[in-house]
Amino acid sequence: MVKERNTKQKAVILSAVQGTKTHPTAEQVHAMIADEMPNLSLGTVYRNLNRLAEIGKIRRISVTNSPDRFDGDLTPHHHICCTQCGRFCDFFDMEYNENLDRLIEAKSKFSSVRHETVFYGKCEDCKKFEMN
Amino acid sequence: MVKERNTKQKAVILSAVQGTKTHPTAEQVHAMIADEMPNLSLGTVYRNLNRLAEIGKIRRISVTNSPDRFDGDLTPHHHICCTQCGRFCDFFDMEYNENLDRLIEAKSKFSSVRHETVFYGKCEDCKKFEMN
DNA sequence: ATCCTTAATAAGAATAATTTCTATTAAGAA
DNA sequence: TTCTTAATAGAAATTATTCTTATTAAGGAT
Repeated sequence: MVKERNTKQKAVILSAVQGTKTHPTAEQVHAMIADEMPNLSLGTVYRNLNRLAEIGKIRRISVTNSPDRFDGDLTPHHHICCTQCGRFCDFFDMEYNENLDRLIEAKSKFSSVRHETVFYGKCEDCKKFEMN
Repeated sequence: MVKERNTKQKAVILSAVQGTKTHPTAEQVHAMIADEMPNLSLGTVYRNLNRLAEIGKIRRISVTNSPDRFDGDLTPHHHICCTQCGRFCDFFDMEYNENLDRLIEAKSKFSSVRHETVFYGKCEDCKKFEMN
């Protein structure tokens, strides 16, 4: 019994996400693949990104004032987003605290807990242009 | 010179958000006020929620697979969301770590840093119904 | 108290983000 | 090679949010 098929589309989408550090949106993933697979549909990109995120092969990151972003880097790290320009970066200089997840599981009635932390602030460039 | 006007709409929207612990979406805030102010427009709800969040009178929370939610409770606390049913709860039993923001500021070139952590897991009810 | 300026509104159109629908294609088991 | 059906392309539909425009009303000035 077949459960999940290995389509070319899925493979290409996965490697596109894994091959960049730009945290692309679905739209951007679609654009990245346009040359290689010109009639890949955006719906297929969304469907596969959703599935890949569900099975944990990529991460999905929900950000205020931005479409969801996807990250092929599964090593524990954080993200920081500029509230002015939307610039979105990795932040590796701090650990992902898995203990928090265990703590939540112990204190709440939720299981399989993980967390997503997004830092928001003003980036260097935007600071320069600020007035008042 | 007038900078910001105190409209009835703004007051009602603010107190609606402050008066609930349900973390309503804009749509839900609009519905909550429907009786009191039947021709309050959804656009006005969005505009005011955005403004109130900007000036820090309420919090905006971006969640995967959900429209943005708003929280009138400014005391430091976290949120946890069920990945199956979307149930969204407060989690108070752990501090908001402001040191993280200061650490990010020190290690990155971002300023005015804050962060939003959302925990995702499977809630008690959804656990019961899980198969396989 | 009335006038005046313009910020904020209602209503709806427009846009953006994402999902759903349907006929067709192609994985991969038999 | 055949067969079943998961996955696709393409487009329509839906959801979330912002924008547009004529109108209203907040609140400072007269």
